[in-house]
Amino acid sequence: MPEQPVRARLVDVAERAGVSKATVSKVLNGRQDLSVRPETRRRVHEAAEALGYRPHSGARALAGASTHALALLVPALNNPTYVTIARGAYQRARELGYLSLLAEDFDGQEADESFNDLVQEGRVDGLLIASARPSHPLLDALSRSPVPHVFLNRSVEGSGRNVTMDVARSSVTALDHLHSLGHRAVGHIAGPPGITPSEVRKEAFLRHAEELGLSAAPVASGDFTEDGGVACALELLRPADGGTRPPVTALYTSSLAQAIGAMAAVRHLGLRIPEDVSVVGNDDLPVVAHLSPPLTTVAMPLYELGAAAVEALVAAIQGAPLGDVVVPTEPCLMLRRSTARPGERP
Amino acid sequence: MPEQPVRARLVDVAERAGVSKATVSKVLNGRQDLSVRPETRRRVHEAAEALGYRPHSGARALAGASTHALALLVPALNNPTYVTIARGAYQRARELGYLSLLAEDFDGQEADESFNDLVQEGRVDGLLIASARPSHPLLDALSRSPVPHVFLNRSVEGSGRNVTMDVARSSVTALDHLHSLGHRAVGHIAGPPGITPSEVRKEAFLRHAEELGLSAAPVASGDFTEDGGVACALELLRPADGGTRPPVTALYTSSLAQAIGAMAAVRHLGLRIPEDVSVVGNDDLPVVAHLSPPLTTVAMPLYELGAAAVEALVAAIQGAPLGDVVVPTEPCLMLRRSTARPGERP
DNA sequence: CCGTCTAGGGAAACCGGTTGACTGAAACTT
DNA sequence: AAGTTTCAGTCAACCGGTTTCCCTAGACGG
Repeated sequence: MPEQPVRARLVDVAERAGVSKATVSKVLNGRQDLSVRPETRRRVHEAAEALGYRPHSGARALAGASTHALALLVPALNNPTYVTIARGAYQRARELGYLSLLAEDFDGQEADESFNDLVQEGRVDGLLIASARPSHPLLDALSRSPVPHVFLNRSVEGSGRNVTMDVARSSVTALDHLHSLGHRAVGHIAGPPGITPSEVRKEAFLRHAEELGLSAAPVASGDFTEDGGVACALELLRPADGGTRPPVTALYTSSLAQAIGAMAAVRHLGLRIPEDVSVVGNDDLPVVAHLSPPLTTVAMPLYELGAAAVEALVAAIQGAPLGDVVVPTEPCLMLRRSTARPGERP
Repeated sequence: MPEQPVRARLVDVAERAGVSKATVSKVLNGRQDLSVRPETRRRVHEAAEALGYRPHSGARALAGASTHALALLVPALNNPTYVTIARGAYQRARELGYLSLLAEDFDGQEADESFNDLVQEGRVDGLLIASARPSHPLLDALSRSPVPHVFLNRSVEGSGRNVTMDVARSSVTALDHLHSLGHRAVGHIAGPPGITPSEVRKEAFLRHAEELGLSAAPVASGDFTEDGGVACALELLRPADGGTRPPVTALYTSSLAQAIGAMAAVRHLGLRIPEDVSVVGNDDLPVVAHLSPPLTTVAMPLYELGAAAVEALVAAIQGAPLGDVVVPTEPCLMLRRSTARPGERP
C-alpha cells in the first residue's frame, strides 16, 4: 500500500524496456541518426505507455533541447478577439507537440516582466507577439537577446516575420455593404495611431471610400474600448455648423467594443439604429447577436490567425526561413439588424 | 563585435563576485542557513545585477527546488469574469515571486491535457483550479498524482481548500434592492446544476425571497451564456395559463452573459426594461454601462479572489496547512438604469 | 580465413542550478 | 596554550534528460 505515484523517469522506462537511457531518448524523440530494431522500438514505446512517462520539461530544456513551449503575448484579454486567437494558437501548438502559454502584456507595461519570466528563465522556445506597437520595450529586449518570434495581428514593418489577416479587405467588405444599401456618407472609428491593423483598416477605408465616390468619409481615432467608441461616435455624428442632422448615415468601427460604445452614443443622441445611423463592427462573437439591435459585423479569421502564427513560429524554431504570412481566409460579413437603407427600417 | 548576449549563468555571477556557485545560490535565494558577510552579500547582488542574471527555471526545477510557477485553470476565457480573476492571480503571484500561467479548461475537455503538460512535465508547482465541477476528470488525476492545489470560485465540497467569495450575499444584495423598489415577484436565472457559485446563489435567492415574503420567486437554470439567459428569461416571463402579463416583474441572473441574453429576450417579447421588467446581473465590467439600458449589477471581488487564491496556494506550497478561505470584500451593488419601481421609468 | 563494415545500442559527459556535508581560520573558553 | 565554537564559505553529488563517441557482433568481401 505504500503507493508511489512518483513520476516515471527516463531510466524507469529504460529499465522496463531492457535498454539504456540513450536508446529510449532517441526512440521517443524519433531521431533517425540511430538504428534500432522495430522490435526494440516497440518495447520502448510500450514501456513508456505503461508507465505513463512524460519527460520532465526542465531536464529537457537543460540538456540543450527545447522546452516545447511557446508564449503568446496579447495586449488585453478582456478583448475577446485575443481569446479566439489564443485558442487557435493553443490548438495548433498542441498538434505540433508544443504547449502555448498565454501572457497579458498591458500595452508594454509588462513586456519586460514577461520577457524575463518566460524567455530569460528559459521557459519557452519562442514568442508569439500580438501586442507590438512602435517603440515597444519588447523590441529592444528582443534585439538584445534574440529568441525566435513572430508578430501576429499587429505587425512590425520590415521585420519579415508578420502573420496577419486581410484587414484591408474587411474595410472593403463593410463599405461595399453600406454603399450597396445606399449610404454615401460613412464615418470610420479607427483605433489608436501606430497600431497596424488599425492603420491598415483606416487606409483601406479611405481608399475604397474614394473608389466608391462617397460624398464624405470622416475618420476619428480612439481607444479600442467602449469609451473610445463613444467619444469617436459623438465626434463623427456632430452636425456641421448650423446643421441639425449628423453628417454621416453610417459608422464602421475598428473593434467590437468600439461598436458597442458607438451604439450607446447614437442612442444617447436620440438617434435610432439603423433608421438614422447604421453601424458595422469588426469581429463576430456571440454577444453581438444579443445587442439591441443585433450588430452587423465583419467576422475575421482569428482562430486561423492564431494557428498560422504558431505554424510559422514552430517552423522558424526548427530552422526554416521566416517570411511574412497572410491568413488566406477572407473576412466575412455577418448581416444583422444594425444596418439598413438610410432612413428605413431593416 | 562578436557579441555574445548569452544568458548569464550562476557560475558567471560567482566568478564576477569572487565566490563559489553555492554561495551565490544561497545568497540569492535568501537562505539563512548560511552566514555571509554583508559585504560579500552585496558583491553577489551587484554581480547578479550587472550581468542581468536570471536563474534558469528548468535547472532550478531539476535541482529539486520549485519552478516558481503556478497554473490557473479556467473554464472559459471569453467569460471576462475569469480574466479579472486571472489578473488578480498574476499580480499577487508576481509579488510573491511566482509566475502565474493561464490555461483554458473547456469544462473538463482539456483538463487531462493541461494536467499532463503542466504538472506531469514539471512546469508548475501548483494549480489554481477555477474549472471544478462534479466528477471532473481533474479530480481523478489529482488523487493519482497529488500536487498542491486550491479551488477557487467553484468549490469542491469537503476538499478543505476552497477559496470563494460571499456569493450568497450577492443574491441578498440584489433581492434587497429589487424589494426596496417594490418588486414582489422576482425570477432568478441560475447557472447549470452542480456548479457551486450557481447553487449557492440560487439557495440564497430562495431563502432570502422567503425572508422578504415575496409572492413568487421562480428559478430557471441554464448555461452561463447569452443563449442560456434567453432561454431562461423566456421561461420565467411566460404568462401563466390564461394570463397575459408575465408572472414576475424582475429578473436576477447568475452571470453577466445571461443578463445580456435576458435583456434581449425581454425586448423580443415586446416588453420594456425597466418599466415592464427590471434586470440585475452579476459582475461589473465596462461593457454593462454601454448596454441599452445600462445594466444594474452586483460587482463581485474577482480580482481579490484571484489574489487570495494565489496566497493560499503559495502558503500551501511552503508547507502551511490549508483551509477554506472566503474573500472578505463584500459584493457591491452598481446601480444603473435597468432597474426601477415596477411600471415606472427609472 | 581474416579484415572491414554496418547495424544496434551503451557509457558517460554534459546542461545550470541546489543542498547538505565539510573545512580553514578566527574568536572564545577554561 | 590547547580545545571548542562560530563564522564564512567551498565541494561535490545530485536532479532527469540529450548527445557524442565508442563498442560489439555478425555480415560481407576478398
